[in-house]
Amino acid sequence: MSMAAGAESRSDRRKRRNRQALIEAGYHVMAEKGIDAATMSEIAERADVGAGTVYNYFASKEELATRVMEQVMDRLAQRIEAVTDTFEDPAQVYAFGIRNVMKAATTDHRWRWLLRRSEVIAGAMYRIMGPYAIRDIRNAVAAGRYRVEDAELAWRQATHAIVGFSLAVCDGKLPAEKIDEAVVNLLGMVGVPRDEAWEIARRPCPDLPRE
Amino acid sequence: MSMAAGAESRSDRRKRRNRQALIEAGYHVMAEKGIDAATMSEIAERADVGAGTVYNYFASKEELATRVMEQVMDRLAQRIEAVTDTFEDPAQVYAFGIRNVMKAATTDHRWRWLLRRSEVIAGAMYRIMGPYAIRDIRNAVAAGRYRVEDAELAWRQATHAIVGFSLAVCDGKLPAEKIDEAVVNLLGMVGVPRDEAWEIARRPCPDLPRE
Amino acid sequence: MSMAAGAESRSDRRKRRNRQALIEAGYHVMAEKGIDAATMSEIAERADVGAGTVYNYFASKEELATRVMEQVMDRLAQRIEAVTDTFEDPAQVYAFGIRNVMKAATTDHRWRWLLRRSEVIAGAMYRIMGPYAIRDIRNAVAAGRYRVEDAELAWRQATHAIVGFSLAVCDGKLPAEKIDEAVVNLLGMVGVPRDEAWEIARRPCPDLPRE
Amino acid sequence: MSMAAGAESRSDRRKRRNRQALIEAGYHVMAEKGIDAATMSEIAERADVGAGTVYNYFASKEELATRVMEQVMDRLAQRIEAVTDTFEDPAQVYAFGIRNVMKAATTDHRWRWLLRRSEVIAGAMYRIMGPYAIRDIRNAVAAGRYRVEDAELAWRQATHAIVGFSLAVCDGKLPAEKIDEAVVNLLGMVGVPRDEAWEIARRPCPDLPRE
DNA sequence: AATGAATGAGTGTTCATTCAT
DNA sequence: TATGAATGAACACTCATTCAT
Repeated sequence: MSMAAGAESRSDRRKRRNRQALIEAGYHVMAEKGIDAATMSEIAERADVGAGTVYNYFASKEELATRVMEQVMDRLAQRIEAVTDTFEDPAQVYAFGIRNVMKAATTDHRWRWLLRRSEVIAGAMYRIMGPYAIRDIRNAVAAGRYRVEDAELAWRQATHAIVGFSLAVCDGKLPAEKIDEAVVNLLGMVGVPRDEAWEIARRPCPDLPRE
Repeated sequence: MSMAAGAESRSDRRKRRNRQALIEAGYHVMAEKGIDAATMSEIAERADVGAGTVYNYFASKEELATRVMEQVMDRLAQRIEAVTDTFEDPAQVYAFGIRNVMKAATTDHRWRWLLRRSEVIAGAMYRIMGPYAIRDIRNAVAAGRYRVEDAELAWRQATHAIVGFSLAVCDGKLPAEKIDEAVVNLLGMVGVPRDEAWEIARRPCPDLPRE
Repeated sequence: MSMAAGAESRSDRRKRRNRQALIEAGYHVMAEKGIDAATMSEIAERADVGAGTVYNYFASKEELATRVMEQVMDRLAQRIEAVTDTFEDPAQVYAFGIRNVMKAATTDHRWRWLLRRSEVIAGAMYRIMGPYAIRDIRNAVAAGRYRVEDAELAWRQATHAIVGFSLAVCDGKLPAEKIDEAVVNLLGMVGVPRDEAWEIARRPCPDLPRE
Repeated sequence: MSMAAGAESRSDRRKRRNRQALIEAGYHVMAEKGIDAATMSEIAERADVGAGTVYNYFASKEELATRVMEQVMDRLAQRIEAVTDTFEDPAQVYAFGIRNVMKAATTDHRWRWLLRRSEVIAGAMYRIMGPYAIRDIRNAVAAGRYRVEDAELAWRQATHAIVGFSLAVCDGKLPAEKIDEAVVNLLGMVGVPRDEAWEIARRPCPDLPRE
């Protein structure tokens, strides 16, 4: 059976569909009841595949959780990217990005449970949003607006700080309005002087496109 | 039977001893195999009490884990405090503190497992070291060396960033030498300009007293 | 300290009070959540005594449960006795008694949980109400209205049948109106012909005095 | 792979075997040490399946116990049915049935423990033997030998009375010879006059086939 | 007699993962 | 590759009971 290169056989299509359905189902269930309380069986059922089939696609529940987190991050990253090129000030791009992540995390109730696994979610954030975030930081550095030697280290620390902040807000330990100051603090991490950081943080910020 | 005020009856003594023994045992076992893998039975046995007795002191495994983390934080805080008053520059106190926490977390192998529960350990760090850290930040602000509005928010974000950094080092994703820059980034969060932060981070740093 | 015979010392009084308080507390808690779910500690607390004290009065939870059941039976028996002497027909006394037991069991929601332990409650009913019930049966036999050789055996079987009927009503498997027919069936057990039994069962029946 | 309608695949066979093996094992263990003392693990092991497998077939220990009781009832019912058609007098069929149940319950030591859960065993008896018993009662009514309006209610009460009687015999509170009178009492419940009931109860009664 | 801290036996149940079909 | 039945390890937690005080 010959097949043009790049063509996708029926089986390939089904595989892609299953994989995606599993991630969606995982997202749904995990966001609903938390990663630990989510059972692989319920996820499988929701994705309309047999219980054992999950393991043809993901080596373990942990891996599935990771992929779910990554998808969450990826979608959010795309939505942020979509409106990002409108900025003129390179210092604003990263600032806008982290603000929106915190906004999503503290606003969308589906994050509430996911945040409990801070290690996993911060990790996914680091990997998936990293390329964009680090690029943005470096651009701002190149433009003389940020000062930081190792953008990756800065981003690593930032992701955890972001998750920590979001967690505190979700737990009611911090008012959501502190988001401005949280942004300022994070800008401080990449060498933006306080005054300038406040000025940036206060600039109006376009809405993300609907999901 | 008269008893001087504040006197401690035998039963009170036993209770205090049991509680402390359980925390020690919990620390030992949890650090050795991780919080999840640690079993309450092993902890009870190590503390030399019956399995059910644990629950007279702690409502759940989770609570015990929290108390253990808090003790870890408390001890480290004390050791840091012990050498802290030698500094002349108020900006150095907090810097020294966070550096030492990261140093301990990335050096002492007993932290390796505890760090996996980043939420819990960051929480304990926030609560227990908070009073000192926030005081130090405020002093530095008062002395005109730091600039930050909400020291508590800054500390909240810092704890998570610290745990994230330590985790990355323990996982080999970041070289331990990055600790200087991590400190600099964290100082940026409290408004210390980059150059000054580097200067502070590079100052020699006294060793903590032995545990 | 001399004490007139029959006098009750303070300690005796307290003992009597404690015992009674424990039974009351046991009744309350067991009726509320069921015998199994009731804990000795909660009962002790409600009776305002220490946890260990319960065992100075009752050898085990099972015994306490038995005493509680017996008290329930005893109170009901007293209330029934209080109105029983108004009957002229000896055949009506027992009939009235069993009807009222079933009425109480299916009406008072506090019986719901107790009925689950059918063995225990039927046992208590047999022992405590037995003297009255058997006396009533024998009187009716002597008056030529009932025919049964072994009144105790009949009562033994009746108690279980009564509990079974009540259980079924509480579980919604039987309508409460079947109580008349249940009485008739039980009268058949002691040799009352069907027609006569129906006639007796339908006679108006005085209300029990308030508890 | 074609399969004749109604054919049973290997997997279906295994499922049926497992289910049955579990009920047998449950019967064995529960009868041996009582329902409460029986552990699911022991039952699973005896049935030669993994511990978790039990829960693929029964939702809980309680449900398994119920099924076990039902099987006990079912087998006994079959054995009774097997010899039941020899009777000429319709009034004798039910009488013979209840007598044999009590005989089995008080004779076969395996009932001893099961009887402790009177609610469960009476329930199973009601459900499983009900169809036969109620049919027999109705036949006798139709033949003018019994008089009772609601055969189901009568059977409900009878099952509990039967269990109560058996329990008392097993506990030595009642001599086994009382079985005749117990039958008479139960016949009274369905409107059989005392003399006639005694006559029926005393007729010789064929042995059940071996199990 | 009262207390209440200590005890520790005791187990049903879950569910991620495997594997025969 | 899909399936879903089978697996079995794994354990926190409860609470009736005891006993030193």
